[in-house]
Amino acid sequence: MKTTVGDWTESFLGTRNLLRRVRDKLLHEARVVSYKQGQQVFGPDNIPDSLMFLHVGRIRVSQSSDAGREIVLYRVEAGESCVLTTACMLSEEAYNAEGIAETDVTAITLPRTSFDRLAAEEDSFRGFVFSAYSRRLIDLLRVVDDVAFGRMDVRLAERLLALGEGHSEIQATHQALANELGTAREVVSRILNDFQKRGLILQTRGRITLQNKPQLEILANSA
Amino acid sequence: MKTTVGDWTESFLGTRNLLRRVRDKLLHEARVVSYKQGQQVFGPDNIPDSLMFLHVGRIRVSQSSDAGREIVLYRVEAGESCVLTTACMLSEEAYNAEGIAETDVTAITLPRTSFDRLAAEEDSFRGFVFSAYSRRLIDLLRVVDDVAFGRMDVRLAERLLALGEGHSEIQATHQALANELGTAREVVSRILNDFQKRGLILQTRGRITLQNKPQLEILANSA
DNA sequence: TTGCGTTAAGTGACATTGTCACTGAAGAGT
DNA sequence: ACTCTTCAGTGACAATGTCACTTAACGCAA
Repeated sequence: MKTTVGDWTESFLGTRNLLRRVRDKLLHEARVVSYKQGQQVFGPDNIPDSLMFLHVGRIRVSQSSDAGREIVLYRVEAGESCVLTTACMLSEEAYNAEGIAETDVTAITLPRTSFDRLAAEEDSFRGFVFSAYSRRLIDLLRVVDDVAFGRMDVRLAERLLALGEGHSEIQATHQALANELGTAREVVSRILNDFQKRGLILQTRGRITLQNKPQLEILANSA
Repeated sequence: MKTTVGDWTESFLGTRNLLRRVRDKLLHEARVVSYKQGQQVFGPDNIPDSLMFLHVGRIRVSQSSDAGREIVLYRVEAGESCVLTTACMLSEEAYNAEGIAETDVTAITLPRTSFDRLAAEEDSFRGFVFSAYSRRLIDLLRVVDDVAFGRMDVRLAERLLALGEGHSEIQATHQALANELGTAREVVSRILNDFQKRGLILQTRGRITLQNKPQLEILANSA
């Protein structure tokens, strides 16, 4: 079933209590775009010229070093907007972050002129954009805090718990976890082996089982 | 000589090409605030309820860990706005960054309702705010990149060059430099002693002389 | 099923950075 | 000259990052 701008506008109106007349404006000027899981949505060599609002799926925004290391900055969930592209567009500065579709993704793009006009005319739309910016700023503060001051074992425990929420099986390679945290695979291996020795987890190739969540939580909160 | 809202509006109009009618709006609703050098402008326990635009001076925005370490996120210069407070206000989330007046500071505050209205009515004002957000987002990307992937000696060399721009004498304690970079004093001492052995700098208590800028630049660019 | 190629994970040595508990040194004020 | 306070130095150790490998697990095809 094909997603339409109307579908999104509907859900957007629902979650954001936008005035009904916003709908018509959006319907005329927005366009639907799709990405397959794993595709790059934006990146240094792929700077979009319109604003993006995520309708379905999840986008992982990460930054990578020239040495090949990588760190996840945040994730854009359905209903949110991707302000980094907006930021880049508006300030016309370079950045070296990229967005990868973590699932199949459907998004709505709004040309810059439409964005400007909507931001001018609709309070709730403008509020949505401002608060999207704010949330990301605060996300980044958290990342800085973690990276600058946090211990790696604590951060890893946090991620494991987050990834294993609801269940206890995590499908992720050590390399993938290292890319989440901005560290090296060897470091993750070291810490996970330690966790295993302590009975906190079980490991098989590409899969981790959380064995003792309470203890992991204690560790994760011992920031 | 006392600064007035008019003074600021004048310079703001100048730098931002705002429409002239913005002036009147600002004149009625903005208020001037001042801080002495070293005073906290905002912080976790001191969340402002209005938006701030810096007229004179410089604000250092930093984040600190509970272990007492500290890292500078960016600096707000005259003519810029302090979006972090805005972000916090709009999203009503907690953060643990603080702003310190690095010089005597004069700023203009705008109540939230005025901010909303101006953002709605004046394109250039809105554009100013959006691009302020964008700049900070990108600043933070840079910080994340540095902290996650950068070498400490390289980062320190960068700072020294930045602080010694135009001259070659820097007045800063090792502790202060550590707080810039989010590391420990001992680490800075170690690296500076190494720099000195290599003839890149000279040190006396509380003061560093850049002896060999070209070499420092090579180091700083060997990211 | 056996072998092969690919990807994931383990290992040990070493470099860098962070932490701790100190000691020593330089300047400010009396 | 004698304190006080602040700044910087030191050595041992822990945590993290890097490198150059080796070993193991799985997917697939002969």
